[in-house]
Amino acid sequence: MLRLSKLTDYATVILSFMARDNTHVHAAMEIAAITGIALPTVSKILKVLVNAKVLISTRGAKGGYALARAPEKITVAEVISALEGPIALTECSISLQGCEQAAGCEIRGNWSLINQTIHNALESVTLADMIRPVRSQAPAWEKEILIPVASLYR
Amino acid sequence: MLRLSKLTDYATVILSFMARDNTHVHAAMEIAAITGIALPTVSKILKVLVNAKVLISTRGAKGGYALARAPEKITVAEVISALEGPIALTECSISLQGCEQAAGCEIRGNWSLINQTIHNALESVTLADMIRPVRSQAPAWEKEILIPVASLYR
DNA sequence: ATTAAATAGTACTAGAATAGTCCTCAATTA
DNA sequence: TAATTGAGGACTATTCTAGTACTATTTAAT
Ligand code: FES
Ligand code: FES
Repeated sequence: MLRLSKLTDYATVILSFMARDNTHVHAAMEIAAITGIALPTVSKILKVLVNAKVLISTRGAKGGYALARAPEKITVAEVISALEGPIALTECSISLQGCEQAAGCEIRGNWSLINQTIHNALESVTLADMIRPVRSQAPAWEKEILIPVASLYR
Repeated sequence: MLRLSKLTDYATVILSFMARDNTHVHAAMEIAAITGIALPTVSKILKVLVNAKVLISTRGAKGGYALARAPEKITVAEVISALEGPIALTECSISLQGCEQAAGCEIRGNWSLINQTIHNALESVTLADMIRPVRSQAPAWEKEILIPVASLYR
C-alpha cells in the first residue's frame, strides 16, 4: 500500500499543531489532550523527533517541546525519515547486502531514480505548507506536475 | 522506511525479466529458476499479477505467463498497486473511517496532494523504462525535477 | 533542601501484517 | 488418458508495528 506508519501520521498531526502555536513550549500531556492521541504514544513520538533534531525539549517543571526551526524549514521528508528511517523503496536502495540479484541487476539504478524523485517531492513540502489550507480545485493541477523520472529517458 | 514490500520488489524483478524476453510464454518454474526466487513465491506473485491484468496466463501443458501489454504500457504504479493495494500514504487517503481527526483536520488535503504527486511519478515510469540501463551521470538531474507540490502553494 | 513537574531512555507485550509454503482442483496438450 | 501447468485458497511462521510501563534525570517552585 506504500503507506506511512501510523506513528508517522500522528507525528504530522502533532507537528502541525505545534507549528500553528509556535509561541511557547508544549508539554507532552497538553499535546496528548489536544490531539486525542494517548500520552505514552505521544511521548514516544516526541522523543524520536527530538533525536532527529526536529524538536527541542526542555526538561523539568514548565518544560516541554518546541520546534527546533521555523515551520518553513522543516520538511515532510525529515519527519518521515525520523520515524521510519531513510526513505528507500527497495532494500537495495539502502544496502546491497541481502539482495541476491545485486550482481547483474539492471533495474536497481532505475529504482534509485524513482526513489530520488519521491524524496524530492517530500522534501519540497514543509510544515508551513501542511498547515496551509488546501486550495480548492487546484487549477490546472494535472499540468502543473512535471512527469519527473521518465524525462530522463525519453 | 516508506518501503515497498519484498513481494513487490520480486514482482519488478520478474516482470523485467519477462519484458526482456517477451517472445514466448514463461512457466512459473522457469521464472523461479532464472530469478532465484522460490517457486511457491513466484507462483503467488504471478497469480496476483494475472488478477491485476498485468499478465495473461495460459493453462495446461506448454502453458505459462506473458505480459498482457507491451512493456511501454505497463506502469510501475500498476505493479505496486497490484501487490499492495492502492497507493496511499495515509489511512485517510483511502477512507476517512478510522481517523479520529477527520472532522477538523487541516492536513488531510495536503497529504492527498503529496500522494497524487508520488502516484504521478510512479505512473510515469513503465516496465520499458525499468529495463533500460541507467544513464550514467544523468545531466542536470537536480534541475530536471520540478518541485512538484509546493508550487501549488507558493 | 525538598517536592513536584516534566523529559530521557529503555524494555516489554500484544497484535497485525508479511512472507512463504502447501494442497487440491481445473485446463490444456500430446 | 496421462502429463503438465496454472487457479485458488488455506495455513504457518516470522517480522514489524503500536502501544504501554518503568526508572532515571533535570529543572522550577516553595
Ligand atoms: S539490486 Fe536488488 S533487486 Fe536489483
Ligand atoms: S483526516 Fe486523518 S490525519 Fe487528518
